[in-house]
Amino acid sequence: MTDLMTELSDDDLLGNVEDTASANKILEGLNDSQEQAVSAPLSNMLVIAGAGTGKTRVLVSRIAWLIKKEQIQPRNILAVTFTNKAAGEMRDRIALMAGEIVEKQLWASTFHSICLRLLRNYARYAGLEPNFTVLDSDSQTTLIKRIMKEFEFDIKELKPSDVASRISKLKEQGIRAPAYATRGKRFDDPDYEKISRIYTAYERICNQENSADFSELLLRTVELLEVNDEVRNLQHRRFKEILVDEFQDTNSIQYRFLKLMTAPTSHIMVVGDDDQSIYGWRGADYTNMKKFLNDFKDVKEYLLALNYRSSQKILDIANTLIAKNTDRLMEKVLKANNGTGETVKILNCANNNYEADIVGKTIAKLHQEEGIKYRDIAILYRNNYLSLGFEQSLSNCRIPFIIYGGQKFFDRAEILDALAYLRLLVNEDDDTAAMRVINVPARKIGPKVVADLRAICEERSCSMIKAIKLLSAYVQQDGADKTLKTLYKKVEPFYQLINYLKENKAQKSLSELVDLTIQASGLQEMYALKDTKEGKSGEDNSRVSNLGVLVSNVKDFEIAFAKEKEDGVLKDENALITDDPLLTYLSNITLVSTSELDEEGKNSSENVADAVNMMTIHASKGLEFKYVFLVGFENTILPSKRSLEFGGKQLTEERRLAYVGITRAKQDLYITYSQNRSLFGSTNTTGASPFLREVVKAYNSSQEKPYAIIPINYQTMD
DNA sequence: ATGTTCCTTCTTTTT
DNA sequence: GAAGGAACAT
Repeated sequence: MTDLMTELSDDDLLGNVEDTASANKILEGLNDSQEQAVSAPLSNMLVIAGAGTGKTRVLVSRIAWLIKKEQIQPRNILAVTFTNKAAGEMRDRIALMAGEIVEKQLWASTFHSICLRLLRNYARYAGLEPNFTVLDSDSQTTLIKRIMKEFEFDIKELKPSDVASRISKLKEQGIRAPAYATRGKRFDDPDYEKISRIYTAYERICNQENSADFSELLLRTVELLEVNDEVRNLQHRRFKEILVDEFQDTNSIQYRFLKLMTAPTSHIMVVGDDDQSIYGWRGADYTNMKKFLNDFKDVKEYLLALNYRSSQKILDIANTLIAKNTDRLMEKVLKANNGTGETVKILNCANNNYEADIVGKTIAKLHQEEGIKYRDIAILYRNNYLSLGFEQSLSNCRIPFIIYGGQKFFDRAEILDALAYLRLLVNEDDDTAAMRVINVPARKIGPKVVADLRAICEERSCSMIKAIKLLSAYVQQDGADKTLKTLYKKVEPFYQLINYLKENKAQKSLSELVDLTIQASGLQEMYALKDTKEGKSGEDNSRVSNLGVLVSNVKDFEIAFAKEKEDGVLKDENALITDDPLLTYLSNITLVSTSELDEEGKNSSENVADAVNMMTIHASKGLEFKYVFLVGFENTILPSKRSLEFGGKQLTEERRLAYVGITRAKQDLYITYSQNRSLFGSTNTTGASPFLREVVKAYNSSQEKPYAIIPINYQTMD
């Protein structure tokens, strides 16, 4: 492990000297409670920060403070976030405040990419080969489907995607297949037997294929840190100050990870807001905030409640709404620093067509008459599919817009096909990838041939590519079995394609290789044919142009990768020990949310186009906009149908989600709902969200209401 | 083995 | 209103 030691040893690139002047500058413009948190003496800290109270600012300023005032080396700091968006924003702001050198030296990224980085470093200690591939959720489900078919389980009765999320949940609780097999009965689950068998097989196959899914990255890192004192101590020696953003969203395995990473002599500062916990469905547990107080030594508490974002009327509604939640850790009433502001407009629309229409027209008016920039406007919704009507309406009004999330670029079939080929080039044991593309485009390899090939895999306990390799050697011998000879003939073209690409991998640049893969595999041709058949002409969103976008995305990455290698400092996301750009690229894109790409394949942060922002409320967390249209604020949508059925915890999370949506608005908030909504062909009566009724009821007898209800093509209001 | 057509199913939220 | 699956024909 000596090479690891040198990699992690101290280097004094920065020779820091305490700089009182610039340390004081950090505190400029902070209010008292912010300043207290930023300039607090070294200690474990819990910062409870309401929406819009300058949470990120405090976090970033604290990092700058640690470096300037406490003389902590940037490389001894670890900043953890939940989403890539948050990580990116934090890095940008650190670079701005403390300089690019600092930004490059400290680790600021998501739980998943930190764990990926550690695992690449210590792969062998964690039972992985260093070139392991990260399984995206699509591949995960496909693999589970494959297992279920082998067991002859009914995939209608028990859906593979359900099983996938169940297994992920188990991993997030730290429960491995053997543990589940023995303890599972207690979970009182009718599908227990099946899940247990699938889980066991799934674990075995992932190990064979040298791949890890998302939750595996966390679990395996935690297990490694628990078992391996040396690796853990290395982390302890390195990370003196750990900072965690959006702490309310941590799940149990992430919490364990933080505990393991924090040395007794190190400090950890967590920042969060229990009222903004909206990932409970994914195992997030905001009571970790309470637990934190007990589990860590001498935790100092700080509270930020002065809101810099929204006007008071918006906050009044937000406060009134969230006050209805009974399971809050702490009652916070946000106070505005920005004055009373405009009345919140609640638009009661007859149906979703009127709703989409009025939103489009209102935005057009704001832009034309008041000169509001499109980019200062956001449309937020509960579910991705709600965006459709607004897309049409905005197009009709000739309003430019960007949709974040939605149909994900890297989830498209054509992209996944191309990536499967590429995965095989770095990890030939990745049978999930092989299964996907062995007959794509069609190579006359049907279920029969695949079954025969897999039989060999079973017998030799090896991967498909390796099995073909064995075959190719075998059939050269005299008197080779005839059926095996014909089997080889069938798979030979595929095998030679992979070999051909592998040969080129060493010689060609990454983007050339990707281009070659798309061409030589025949994917390009196949999708071109499909496009023309479906009448999709060249430009607009055709599959072929998506493949082109992939190549240009790879080109961008290639340039960045080369530059960072030259700089000698690898930036966080790319910071893998490997020299293989393809492996690095593949790992990155599975972890980096695809919504960060627009249709040109560029990072949207570079996109300066003036356009209305459209996204889910979940995606909007941490962001703010001058004008917010919170649409589809309806019964069975927000709160969702499901949460209404389950009630309790699910309902309070929906209320928090509504709260997050409302508190995104700085200046003007429009809440819209429809009485009737047509969806998937049929029309349903929805009407105002019960959350809205709560708020209206609370102001029933009040003279001055912070809102006005405006009927849109509808006579009565209820 | 492949391509067609018809059918069902499914619609949270994300790493 | 799309995407995946089953059933069928070639």
